[in-house]
Amino acid sequence: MLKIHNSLSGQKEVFTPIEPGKVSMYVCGMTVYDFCHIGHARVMVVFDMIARYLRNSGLNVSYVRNITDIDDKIIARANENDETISELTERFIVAMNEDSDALRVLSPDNEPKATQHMPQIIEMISTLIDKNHAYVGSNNDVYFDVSSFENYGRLSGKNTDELRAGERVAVQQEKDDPLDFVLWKAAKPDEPSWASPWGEGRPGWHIECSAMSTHCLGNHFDIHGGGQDLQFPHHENEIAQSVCSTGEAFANVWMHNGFVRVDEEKMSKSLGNFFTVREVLQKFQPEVIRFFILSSHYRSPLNYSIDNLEEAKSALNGLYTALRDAPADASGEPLKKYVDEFNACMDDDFNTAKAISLLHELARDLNKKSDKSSKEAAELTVTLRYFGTVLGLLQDEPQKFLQAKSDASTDDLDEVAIQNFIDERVAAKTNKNYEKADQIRDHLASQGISLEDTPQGTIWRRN
RNA sequence: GGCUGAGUGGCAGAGUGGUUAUGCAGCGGUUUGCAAAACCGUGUACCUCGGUUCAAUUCCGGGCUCAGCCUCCA
Repeated sequence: MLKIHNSLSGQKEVFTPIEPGKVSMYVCGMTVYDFCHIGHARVMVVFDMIARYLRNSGLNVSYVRNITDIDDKIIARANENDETISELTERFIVAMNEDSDALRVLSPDNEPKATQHMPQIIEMISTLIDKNHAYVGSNNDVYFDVSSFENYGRLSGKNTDELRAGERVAVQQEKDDPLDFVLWKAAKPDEPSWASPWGEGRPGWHIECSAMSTHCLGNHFDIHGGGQDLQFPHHENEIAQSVCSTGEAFANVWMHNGFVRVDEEKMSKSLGNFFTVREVLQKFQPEVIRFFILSSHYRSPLNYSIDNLEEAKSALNGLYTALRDAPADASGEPLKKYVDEFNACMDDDFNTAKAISLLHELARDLNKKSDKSSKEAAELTVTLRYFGTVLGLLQDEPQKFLQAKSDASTDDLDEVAIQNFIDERVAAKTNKNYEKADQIRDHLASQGISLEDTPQGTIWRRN
């Protein structure tokens, strides 16, 4: 029985799909004006893991992750670069897809773009005006009337009086109430714009997600997710817009993943303490990043550091080493005992940290089997690989993973050169010339190559 | 100031009202020409002060500390 922590209630709840056997999930994706950083990677990996597990549980999943391709930052950056917004956004969509592919994130079923949903956005705003939930300001911006929605603040646990009291920014004169937020921004000269009943302009940030989620998944759907920082105001505003325009319930379950931190501080653009995915890929294999992300619970803070990534790498190496020494052609059904335990972990609000501890237990059990061709060894192997598939891990050929070179690795030895050294060393060993054998091993070690002498011969890996 | 969430062994990170997380590192051993890998053994962790209880790291209350949201942010 799957339980999910719902931000609306602050508790784990038994998950019951609106339509039995189906799950509709919308996740707030990227604003494409720069490279993805590790914080973005976390959203992509976490919700990818969730979609994979839901599918694995036999549910028919509709997973939508939007792309914000029009907003203030995009306009500003395009101006800086002296390019059009579509040139800019297309470039970074390509980059985003490269990063997500590297991280073994499967494509969502639908990746709607704001600029391609103007009719739906305009229609929703019109409905909100018709229903007296929105008004046109003196500057021709359209604003949502927060006081018209009774449940405003329910998701974020805020009440409107306190929000007004805590108001920290200069109040815009055009708004009736400081809490009101913009649905449609009138175009300034030389800004990209779309025609609307309120003149040329562009959508506010929140409305696009309301319009696209209901357009893609229907007014009422199962799960809405995103980073914790979107809970307020973005998701609060989405609820207000959607519920007021459709008159129906919006998302049943709200999921928010925790932040990635650097030195106990949130990783963010404005603090400048972010590391891009491609930057980290210079030093670590993509799967190490994915493993690192999944090795803590999705709602916990995740501390980014080289040490922690190194540790993730060591742990992952152990798993791959077990698979390397296991029969490559192992087949059969995963062991029920482990599958039940694994599912129990995942059913408990997607506890991947605990699930991964099972992978280690499996690896140990597998390593203990002296006869790797036994039925038991095959079953353990199949089970370990199966869990890897569900989590999007352990998909590489083990030897390939263990010998893979990261872009920035310093050694310039190719496989042939390494094999030559190994052959030379084997010959020295045969002649009991251990001094020379050790010399060769030390030389390789200084290049980051480790050797293992096994009954089947000498094998190597990169550190 | 308001509202969230968190404080676990050297580090990372789960979890639990009384019994082993797991990983990394360390130490001892088996194995090895020596290593490596693997396996075995090894750690009296649960911020603090009260309360509830036969029993609390786990529940309740106060305190301290940290992070986040309240402004664009995954």
